[in-house]
Amino acid sequence: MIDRREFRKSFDAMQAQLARRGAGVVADGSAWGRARKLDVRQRELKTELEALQAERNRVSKLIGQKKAQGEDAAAELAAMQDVAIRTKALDAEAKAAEDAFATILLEIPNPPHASVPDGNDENDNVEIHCWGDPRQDAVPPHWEIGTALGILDFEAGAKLAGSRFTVLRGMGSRLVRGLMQFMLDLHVDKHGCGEVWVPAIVNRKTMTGTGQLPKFADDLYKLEDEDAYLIPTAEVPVTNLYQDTILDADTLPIRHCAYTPCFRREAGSAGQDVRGMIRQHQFDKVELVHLTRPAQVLDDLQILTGHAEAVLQALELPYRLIELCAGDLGFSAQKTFDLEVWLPSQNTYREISSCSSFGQFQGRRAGIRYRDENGKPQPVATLNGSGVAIGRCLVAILENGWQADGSLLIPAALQPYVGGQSHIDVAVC
RNA sequence: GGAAGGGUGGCAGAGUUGGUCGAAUGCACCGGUCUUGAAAACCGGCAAGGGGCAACCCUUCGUGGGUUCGAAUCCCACCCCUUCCGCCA
Repeated sequence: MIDRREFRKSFDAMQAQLARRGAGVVADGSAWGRARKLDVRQRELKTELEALQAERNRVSKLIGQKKAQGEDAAAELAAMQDVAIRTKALDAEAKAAEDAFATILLEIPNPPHASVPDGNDENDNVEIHCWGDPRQDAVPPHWEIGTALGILDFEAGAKLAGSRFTVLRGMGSRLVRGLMQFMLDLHVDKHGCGEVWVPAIVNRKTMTGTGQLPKFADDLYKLEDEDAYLIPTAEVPVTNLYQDTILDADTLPIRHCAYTPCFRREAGSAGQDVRGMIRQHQFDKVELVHLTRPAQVLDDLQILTGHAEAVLQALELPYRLIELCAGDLGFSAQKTFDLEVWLPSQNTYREISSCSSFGQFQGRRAGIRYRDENGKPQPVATLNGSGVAIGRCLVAILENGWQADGSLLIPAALQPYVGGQSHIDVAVC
């Protein structure tokens, strides 16, 4: 969430930054467009209420003193009865105004960082660099490769749960298990991340802390009998590990990695990537989460992105790194680099990791703070990125490791994690 | 799910005949004295959020209601934690 004080003091500057996401973001009817009026209203009522409360407190104290000394306080008592009634009414009004403002604040996206390139959508994203040699020969789509090898079973997934669910068999399952282990080991042993294992169900407050709620409820699976949700990414529980806490500055930066399953309703993506396992309702991911000092956040974004890149390099998967333009940025993000892995069947790069800085946006929402040099609590800066999405990584391994005879080469770095096997042969049956 | 106990500042922990309690005390932390330096000891400071140039004011003792001129303290509901019982991977 944006900073209230900055909102008032630097309204125009903030609006200019927000507008880079698209004109609609600061339009009259938008959250931003309505926020200013609500803020003024809320402060007016609060000022009025506080004056009344001050009067009430003053006289109440006096009544207490008089009574303690055995004096008569009937006059004060009578006068205060009316004040009490007015205070109660005003309090309700002020609270409603504050709630309205607070709610609207939660729906205003993070202003892009000044360094983010201009642009309207994904077509305006900027390529930073490429890595590896993308194979150019004809390769079948991963669902054909996987089905032929007998390791992907889309029919079983559909039977059990519906579309966008997949069953993995044999080496398919083992590859996923191996990938998870491989990625975690890399981040823990080589990158110094602290591994955590967290709940895949979280409450509303936690979902709000990182920005999924209130605005994106439609993307989430909600439990029917409880005010709880299935996580769409480990970012949610891992970042919120520190919600409502004040961290000692010398504990920063904090770097975590975590494996979790992820659940997304994929509302609004009907027709996209319906075949295969690019876009699933349930998928697995190893996530990287950093908490750091705000001044350091861009340096940490480089580090975090580097950790994600290391995964693809170790697996010898060609990819490119792009920076999202202002118009393509996610709601909570201030600056984002995407890693896109090469998928030869589509002759294109597809997102496999998204690494973002959130500035203090999430820290402010979730109440994650640290004490600065002056001992004053400040919201921490947060970052996260996939390191990396396991399902899509499996897709990339299938397509990039496919051999013309139908067999599959397993990346050398992964082989120790799948029982030393170097390839998967065509199913003979 | 049932029973009992409990949720207070960064942490620990007082405070339940309602009233100078935003809250004793200890630890941690910051500044100072002392010391060659450090430790110890001693002195001082130290909750968060909001409003105001400031003096100062308001809010917050799990959450939300209620009673009252006034609630950390009384009443109601809910949430969470601990222990015991039940159930269970």
